[in-house]
Amino acid sequence: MSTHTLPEQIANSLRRDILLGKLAPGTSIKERDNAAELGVSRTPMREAIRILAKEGLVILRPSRSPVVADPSLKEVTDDLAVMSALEVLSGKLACANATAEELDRIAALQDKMLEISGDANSLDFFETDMAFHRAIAEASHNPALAETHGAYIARLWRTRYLSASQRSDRARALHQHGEIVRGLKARDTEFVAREIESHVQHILINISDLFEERDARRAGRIPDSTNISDI
Amino acid sequence: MSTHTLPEQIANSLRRDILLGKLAPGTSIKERDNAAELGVSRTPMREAIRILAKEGLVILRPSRSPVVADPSLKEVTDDLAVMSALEVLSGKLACANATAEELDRIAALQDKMLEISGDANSLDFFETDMAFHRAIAEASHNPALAETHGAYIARLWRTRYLSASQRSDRARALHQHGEIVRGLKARDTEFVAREIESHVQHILINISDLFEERDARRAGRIPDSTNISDI
DNA sequence: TGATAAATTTTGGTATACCAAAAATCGTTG
DNA sequence: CAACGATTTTTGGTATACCAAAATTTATCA
Repeated sequence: MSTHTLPEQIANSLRRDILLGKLAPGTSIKERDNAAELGVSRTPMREAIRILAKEGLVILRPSRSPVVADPSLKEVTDDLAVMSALEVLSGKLACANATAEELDRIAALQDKMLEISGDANSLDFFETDMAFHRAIAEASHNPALAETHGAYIARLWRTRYLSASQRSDRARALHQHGEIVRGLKARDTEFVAREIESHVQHILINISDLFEERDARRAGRIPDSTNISDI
Repeated sequence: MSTHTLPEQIANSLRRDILLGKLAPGTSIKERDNAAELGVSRTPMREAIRILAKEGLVILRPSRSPVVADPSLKEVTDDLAVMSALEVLSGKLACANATAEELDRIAALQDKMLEISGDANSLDFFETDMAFHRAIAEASHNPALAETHGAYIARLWRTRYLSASQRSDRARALHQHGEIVRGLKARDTEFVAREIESHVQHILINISDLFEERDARRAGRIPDSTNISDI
């Protein structure tokens, strides 16, 4: 394997650890320790950390250990606002530029989500969800857009995963995906834009609930800035 | 001085060289040579190159020398589409969130552009232009948006600079800036969105003209993919 | 005992050495 | 002489050594 460079592989490994919670938000990432753990030197590890920093998953502080990002609700909301604009643009462009094969692939991902929507394993379901959104961005035939959109997907991955794991609004999400697919196939630009905007809107609502719930749970705890650190 | 880290300083130096054309598009950037030239080692130089790569100013190729980016018209058009969406969002959010001081600052930048619009030095004018657009993104009070928007500003800097240096459409640009300022002060979301979209639209038109002109000039030359390399 | 300062350790930043893969050069051969 | 191939050189990738700034610990003093 390894069609990728070493720093990318390391970044992938770290990313998985972060997104699955093995590296909790706020944890400091020591170059030496993590490098030794993977049997590499500090140089590629440093580069990997920069890759994750660019994605917003870790925060770089000059002359201090990088830490796993722990976004506040405000930051997540800000990210989602950008993400919404990027995905609406993706949807519009996809209406104009997507090939039949690309639309089929998007529809297939939606079908797969419907299939496994009853399963317990929320990771499979969620990864298909992310692939669905990514496929729309790629169907825009605008590589810069797809890349920037992908960065926001990565940045929001963990929070959205935690939110999706609550399974609270899965039915609505599936329905909205269906509408988006329908609109894409009809090449109805405005309809797709509206549906995507609404979809992201509901993602934000669910995430807000997650934060509120967590805030409520730690009632008497330190009322610091409201991050998702201690679940 | 040096409130910044060494790699950032190096990146700034390289960025200036690229944007001002001292490092022509297509030029390969040797780590050793450029590092020695600035009296630093390869390590911070490598990091600086990655910073510029993230901005899209240089292209990284595994196991090969990085090269100064030489975007095609298609790529610039794609970038501008993203940029437009980001700036429209910035404008909308600025209408809701900008403080009076921020609006004053935006207006002041516009005034400065009007003042120096007759001067020969197009660099001053252009940098004020970029500051104007940046200020709107910052007035959105969405740091993620401002950062991503800033990355696209950097990416498009050189092409827009070359285009603006033609001074073809300076009057229209100034007028549109005025309209944007007016809309922001009136907090008229839809009006601002329309004006920004139209403004970016015209930026694209001017850039297209630049490419066409360059294509025409090298009539019998190799009809490779149409990049801005040899002016 | 609590606070503060000195000493020690940890850790990121930088320089450098070494390696392997490209690229360029040069020689050979049909 | 052109084309191919071996050899040398260049250059990015990785490991490691060294340094300085933080962070931590420990010792000292009020």
